[in-house]
Amino acid sequence: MENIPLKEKVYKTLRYDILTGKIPGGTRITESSIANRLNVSRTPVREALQRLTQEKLIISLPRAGYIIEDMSNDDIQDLFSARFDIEALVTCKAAEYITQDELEMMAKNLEKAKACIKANDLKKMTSLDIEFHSIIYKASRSKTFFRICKNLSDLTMKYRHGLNLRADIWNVAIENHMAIYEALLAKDKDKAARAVALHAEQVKSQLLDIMKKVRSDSFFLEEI
Amino acid sequence: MENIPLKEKVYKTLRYDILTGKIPGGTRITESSIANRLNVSRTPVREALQRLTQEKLIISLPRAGYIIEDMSNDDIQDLFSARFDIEALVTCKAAEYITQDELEMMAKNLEKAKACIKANDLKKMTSLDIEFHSIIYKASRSKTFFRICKNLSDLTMKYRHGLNLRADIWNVAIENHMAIYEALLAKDKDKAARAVALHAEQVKSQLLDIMKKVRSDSFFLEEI
DNA sequence: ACAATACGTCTTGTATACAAGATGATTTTA
DNA sequence: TAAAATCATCTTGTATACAAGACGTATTGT
Repeated sequence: MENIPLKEKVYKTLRYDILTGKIPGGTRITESSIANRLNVSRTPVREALQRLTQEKLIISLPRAGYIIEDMSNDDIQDLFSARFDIEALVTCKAAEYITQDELEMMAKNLEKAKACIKANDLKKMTSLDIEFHSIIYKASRSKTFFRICKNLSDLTMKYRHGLNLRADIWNVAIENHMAIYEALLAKDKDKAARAVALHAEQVKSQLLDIMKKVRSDSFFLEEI
Repeated sequence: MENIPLKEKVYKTLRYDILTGKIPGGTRITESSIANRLNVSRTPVREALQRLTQEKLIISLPRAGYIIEDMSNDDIQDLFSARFDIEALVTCKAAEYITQDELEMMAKNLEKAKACIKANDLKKMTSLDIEFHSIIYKASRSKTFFRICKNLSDLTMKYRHGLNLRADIWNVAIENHMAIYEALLAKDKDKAARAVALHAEQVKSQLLDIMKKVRSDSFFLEEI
């Protein structure tokens, strides 16, 4: 517990807070504010912030602090498109190399997810979703793709907050995951690519929905 | 000139030295050694090293220094495969959005490259190569893909040293680039994908050649 | 009243001192 | 002699002090 470097703890704390939206996009933060909040010196905070800057989770304003990255709708769509384009590729590769063990892990993951939805335990769904996709990344047997997919998966996570606690969204996602699983079980690359593309379409349209909603919300606010 | 932060200078210096092989893979470095060499304190060096660590150019050994990343042959092949898989995708996108201006830039780039080969001025070829591919990345109109491709391009650069001053290699590359250019000019996605795949094949086989060569070289050294 | 300048404050940038883990050689002990 | 423990040293990890740039505000001069 105490053997983990502080910079690592700060990094993980901050990263979690940003990814979950606990610190909302657009918020301005300073090294000292974080250092005080976490009771450490500025040094480990600086290193964590620099890392987050490189991961595109925050933006550094030279000599003027940092702000939490808040992408434009266009950039968010670009991010999701790129993620799923690459995932389609990776899933095809996975179809080639995936083992029985990994397929079983996917099956178990899907069972757990279904159970969670039935029990309305939606908080666990995000990590199950991440796990599902990670199995595929790993099955592609490419370190490079694994690294890229992980990064894109993290970034997209940050822009799906409105979605993460809605049962209807997860029902669709699980259906998509089932289709991907079945394609991989059949080692059918084309089917896998189509299943991922379908998943992408659904996620993107859900995204457009919440974007419209957020926009009308803020429009409403401006009128007050 | 003096307005650039030291950490930036250190980062760029180190990155250049690593990418060009001036500091060979496997070399062990410490914060102090770099700080002394560049006459700065450890602080900006730390930040540069951390950035390079995240870019996978160096590896951090906790409380024991750093070593310059030196990938295994398998990992290098994985890196190149992933790069070209993604470039094929990006080039298809570029075929959709590329402008006349950008096509002209590519044409000029190819002319310059041919002239350099004729004049045996091979040192300029690397930057022309980077420029050629960058035009395509930009023409894909995706910030995400641009970022990913730039990173992969940097990493691959590090493992092509043996290739960068050989005229025969560049002749093949230019031919490949011509084919890609023509596909983009014709806005033909399939042709573009095939051209990139061909480029990938050629680069990978050249790579295998120097890998074998390096291996027999080191075998030779062991026998001394 | 308005513009320019000076100043105060907030922020990061950089240097440095000290803490603490890791490693390897040396010494001690069986 | 061999194994274990100790210690010296090298390295990063962390805190802190001070430098310097940026920005806004007040003040001063016209």
